[in-house]
Amino acid sequence: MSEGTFQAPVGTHDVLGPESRQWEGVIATFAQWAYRYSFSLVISPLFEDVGVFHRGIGEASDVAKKEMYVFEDRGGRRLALRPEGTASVVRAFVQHHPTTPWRAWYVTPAFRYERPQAGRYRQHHQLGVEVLGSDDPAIDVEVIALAERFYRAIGLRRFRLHVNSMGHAECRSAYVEVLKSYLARHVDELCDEHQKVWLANPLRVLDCKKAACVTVTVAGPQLPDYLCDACRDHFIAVQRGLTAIGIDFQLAPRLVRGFDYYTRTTFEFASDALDAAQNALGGGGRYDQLAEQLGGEPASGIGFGSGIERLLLARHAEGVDEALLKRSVDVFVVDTTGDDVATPLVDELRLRGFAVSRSYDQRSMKAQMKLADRSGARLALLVGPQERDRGEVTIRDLRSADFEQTQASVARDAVIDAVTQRLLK
RNA sequence: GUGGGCGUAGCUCAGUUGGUUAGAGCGCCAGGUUGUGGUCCUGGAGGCCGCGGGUUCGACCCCCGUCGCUCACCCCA
Repeated sequence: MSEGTFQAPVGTHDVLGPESRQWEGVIATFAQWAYRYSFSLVISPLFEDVGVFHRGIGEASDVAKKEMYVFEDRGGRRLALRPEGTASVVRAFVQHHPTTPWRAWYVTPAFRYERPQAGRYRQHHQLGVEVLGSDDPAIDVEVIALAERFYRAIGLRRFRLHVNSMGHAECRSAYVEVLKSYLARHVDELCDEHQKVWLANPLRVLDCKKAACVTVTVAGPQLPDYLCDACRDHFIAVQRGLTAIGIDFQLAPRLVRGFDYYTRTTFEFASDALDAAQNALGGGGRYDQLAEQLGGEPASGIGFGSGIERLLLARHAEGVDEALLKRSVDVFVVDTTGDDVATPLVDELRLRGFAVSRSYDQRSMKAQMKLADRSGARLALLVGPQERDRGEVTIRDLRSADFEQTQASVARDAVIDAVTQRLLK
């Protein structure tokens, strides 16, 4: 780029109209579904003490180790931009002690320092929910259901739900021991990378997509077989609940998610319309230790998060009709009087609830009509010297071919009624 | 962090073996209509060919560097 101009930093992007219309649609739809499920909006800071994320998502995770935006402020505080939504929300829960079960939804940017790629950014945007203070499996079912209903509401169809249970700390560590000794016997069959690092985090091997690792882990011990009675009952209850409300799912015994805080239920929605590298629409799970890790009283929690850019990619890949989301107004006011009669007319229409656009800079009638057409307006209101002198406004239906029949003049005082009538037809 | 591809008008892209005034389509503006859009016709505006250096009589084109975009690995949203 030439000197003296700026552009958005690497891995970030501006979203302008008309594309931003889709963002409005996705976020509004999510807000509506969150409302139906009785969630309330939580807004928390974009940056936190770095410890919130270190303790929250686990020191060992890639995100905490090398992807966080960490900085020191003028007061010497060590802060980090949020790399994901959950840890901040749980920190807010611990700080304010709201009555439980606490149900919160959010929409937020998230920051990760990594090389950008298709559907992957340094600043991306997530929306999601969290429920804290109850381990009732009915809540697991609701959180998963909300995600599923929401995806359908924005037009997605080609996705699958994978569900697993990681157990609580004790049954999981028992399983990890079994897994370790199993892997120890099959080290040389793993992929190159995991031959070296399997011991540090054996669960990650389950997540490996390489054929070698898949072959080994499929044949090995499966996490759900090692659950304690309580965790198994919980997992069965979640499955029953999903079935009861008609949500299809597949058991995925090797599904382990990236952050260390997950316990018991974990789930992921995978798009069949996207390449495997970025097919995760969203996911989440239960985190029954996280509140404690952040210094609060023990409180179980569960949530899910979804990347907005990912959802839009998937929607595009599925060919969801984006034309429906094209921005358009109800009325376009054309004023050729030179006296600016448009300003009060437009104001009056807007006060009555219509979406209204107009032109500026004294353009010709022809130019103004072109703008009216492109605005997508249903009606054009024309005021020229003639209408002004007679105290009238000409109403024209821009969507009808034969304007001779539909174009008519009405008294200025009767404009609102006439517009209302035409738009209701 | 590692590797591949690509940077020419607001957008999508052409640009001959290196040759003098850099093109198209779309979009934008104006006119064809003395007050009427969507089609059509005509005209116009808009480019330090990402940036810096080098080779050459001459560089959008070749070489080096740099920045940016993009794709893949890793990991994830």
